[in-house]
Amino acid sequence: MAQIKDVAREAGVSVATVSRVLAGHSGVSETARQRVLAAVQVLDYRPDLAARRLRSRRTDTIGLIVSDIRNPFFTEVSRAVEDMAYRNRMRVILCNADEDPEKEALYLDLMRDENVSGVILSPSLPTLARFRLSDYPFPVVLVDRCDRETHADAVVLDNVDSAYRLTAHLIEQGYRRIAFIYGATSATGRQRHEGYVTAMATHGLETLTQAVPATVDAARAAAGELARERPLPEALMGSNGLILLGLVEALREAQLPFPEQIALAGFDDLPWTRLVGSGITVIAQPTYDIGQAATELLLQRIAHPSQSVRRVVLRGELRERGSSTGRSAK
Amino acid sequence: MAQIKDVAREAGVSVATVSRVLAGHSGVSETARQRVLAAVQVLDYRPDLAARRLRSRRTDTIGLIVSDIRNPFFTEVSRAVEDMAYRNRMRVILCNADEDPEKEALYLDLMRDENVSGVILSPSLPTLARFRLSDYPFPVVLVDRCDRETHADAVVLDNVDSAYRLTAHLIEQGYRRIAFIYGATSATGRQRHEGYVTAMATHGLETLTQAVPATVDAARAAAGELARERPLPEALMGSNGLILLGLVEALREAQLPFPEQIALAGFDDLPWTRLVGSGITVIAQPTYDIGQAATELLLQRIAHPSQSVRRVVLRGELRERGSSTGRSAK
DNA sequence: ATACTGTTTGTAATCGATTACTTTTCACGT
DNA sequence: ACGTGAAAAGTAATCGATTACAAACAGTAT
Repeated sequence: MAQIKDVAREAGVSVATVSRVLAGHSGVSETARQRVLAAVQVLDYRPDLAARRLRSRRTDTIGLIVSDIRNPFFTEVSRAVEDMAYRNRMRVILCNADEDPEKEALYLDLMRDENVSGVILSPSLPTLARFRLSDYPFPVVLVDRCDRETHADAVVLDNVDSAYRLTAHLIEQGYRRIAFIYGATSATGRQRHEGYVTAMATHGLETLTQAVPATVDAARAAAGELARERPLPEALMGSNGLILLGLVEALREAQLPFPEQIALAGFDDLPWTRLVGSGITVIAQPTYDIGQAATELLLQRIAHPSQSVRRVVLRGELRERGSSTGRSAK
Repeated sequence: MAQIKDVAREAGVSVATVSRVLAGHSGVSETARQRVLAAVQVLDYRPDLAARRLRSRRTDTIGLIVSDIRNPFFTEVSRAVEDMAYRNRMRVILCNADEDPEKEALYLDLMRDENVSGVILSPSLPTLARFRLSDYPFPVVLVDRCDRETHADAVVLDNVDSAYRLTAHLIEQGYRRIAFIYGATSATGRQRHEGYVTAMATHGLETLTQAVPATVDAARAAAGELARERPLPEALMGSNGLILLGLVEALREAQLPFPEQIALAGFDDLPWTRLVGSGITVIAQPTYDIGQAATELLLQRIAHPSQSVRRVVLRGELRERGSSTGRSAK
C-alpha cells in the first residue's frame, strides 16, 4: 500500500507538497501539482484516513440518528442525507434509535467518540426536553422533531398547521365526531394533536383523542377499542404513517369499510395509502427535502459555527382521497 | 479532553498498562486494573478512535452496501445488521447504492479507504458477475443476491424454490395464463424467474414474462400493457415488493379488481399487502434473520479469515390471501 | 547589486493511541 | 541467600498523515 512518502519520492517533491496538493491548498506551483497528481495515479495512492483524522482532528463524518428506520419517513430522510453528504465528500454514520431514549444517548456518546463533524438527530421526547446544544461537542441539527423552546437548528413540518388543515378538511366534508389517535411519544405527535384540538375548538366541536406509542400495534389496539364504542366516531385521524397503518388494520378487523362506515385520514403519503380502499386522505411530507435541508443546515453550521440558529419549516400538502369523501356526497 | 497519559498519571501506572487494561489483555495485576478503571471513571476518559485505528490498523467497522434503502426488505436487513454489529462493539457504515453499479463501486472503494473490517453487500447484477473475493482487501458477505457460480459467503432466500411454490399455488388455484413480471436487474429476480419457468413447464403451461427494472414505475407500466392485452392473463406475479406495488397500481388504474378479474401474487410481505383488497398472497422473507445471519457470517469470517466459504439459504414462507382465491372457489 | 516582498518548497514536530522490547518484580526451588 | 522463570510494568518506537516553521527562490523596486 503506497504511502504519502512514496508519492513524494515518485513525484520528486516533499510530503508536505503532496499533502498540500491533495488538500487543495493554494501555494503549490502548477508543475508540482501535476507531478503529484501523476504520481498519485501511478501508485494508486489513497490517503490513510485514520492518520489524516488523527492529525487533522477532523473526520468529515456526519452522524445521523433516526428514531425508527422502519418508518418510511426516516428511510427517505436518510436517503437524502446520504446523497447530500457524499456529494460534499462527507461520510455518514447511520444509527437507528428505535424510539428508545437510552439507545439515543448511547449513539450520541458514540458520535462523540467518533469525533463526528456534526449530527442530525430526530430526538425522542425525553431527549428533546433535556436538549441543550452546549451538551455536545459537535453541532446538532434536529429533524422532524423540535418544539418552540428548543434552541437549535432544525427542519420540521408545519405540524400544527398541517394537522389543523387536515382536521378542517374532515369537518368541511361534514364529519363532526372526529377521533385523533396520535403518538404521544414524539414532539411531532403532540404538535399535530395541538393542531387537531385547535381546529375542533374553532369549529365548536368536542375532541376525542387517544395517545399511544407510535407503533402499528398500539394504534391498531387503540382503534380497535374505538371501533367498539357506540356511537361510532364518524372519522378517524392518525398522527403518522405507522399509526395510520394500525388504523387501517383495525378497521379491517372490525369490518368497518371507509369511508362508508367511518372516514379516515392521516399523515405521511406512503406508497400504499392510495391503494387501500378508495385511497386514504393524507398530509404528504416533503421527506427528501427535509433530509436535504437538514444536511445543508448542518454543513453550513459546520462551516460557520457561530452563525445564528435557524429553523426551516416545510409545508405539508393535503392530498384528498376517497377515505374522506364527504357525508354530503353520499 | 483526557488522554491516555492523563489516565496513566492519575492511576500511577504507565500508558502501556492503561492500554492493556482497556484492551482487556491479560498480564495486568488486579490492583493495577482497578486503579486504571477508577482513573478512567474519574477523568471520563474516552480513547481517541483515530489514534487507535491508526496504530492498531483495525477499525472494528463493517460496511453495509444495500441496493435500495427504500425497499423495506433492505430497511429491515439494515436494522438487523446494525443491532448485531453494535452488540458486538462494531460500527456500521451504511451506504445506499440505489441499484447503480457505479455507486456500488464507489462505495466499495470508500470501504477500502475506511479500512473496514468487512462488508455486507447486496450486489447489482454487473457487480455480481464480476465479483471476486480476492479483489477486495476485506471479507465480503453477499446478502439477498448471489448465484451458484459466485464463491463467497452469502445469505439468500431459496428464490428458485419459493418462486416455484408461489407459481404452483396459483396453478393449484386453477389459474393457467400466469404472467410474471420480474426485476431483471438483480440476481434475485432472475432466480425467481427460473422458479416460475420451472413450475410452469412442470405443469405443461406456457410462460408469459416481462423483464423490467426493479422499480414501482417500471412495473406499473409493464403491468399496464399486460392489462390491455386480450385475452387478459388470469394471474399476475411480481418478483419483489416494489414490483408488486407497481402491479397493484396498474390494476387499479385499469380498474381490474383482484381476484375477480385477475389474480395477484408476489414476493415480500410488506405491511400493506394484507390491506389492499382482500389481501395479497405473497412469499414472506425472513428479513431480519437474513441481516442477522449475514452479520454473524461476517463476524466469523473476520475472526477466522481462512474458514471455508459458507452459504446460508433461508426458506420463504407462502402466505395465502384473497388475491389468489381460486377460480374453482368462485 | 541589494534589499524586500511574496510565493513555493522542505524539514521535522505532532496528533494519541498500541505494542515491541526491555526492565523490574516476585514466587519458588535449591 | 541465590538463581531462575514467569508475570507485571515501563520505555520508547510506531502507525501515516498534517502542518508549524524555516529555508529557498523568484520577481521587483531601489
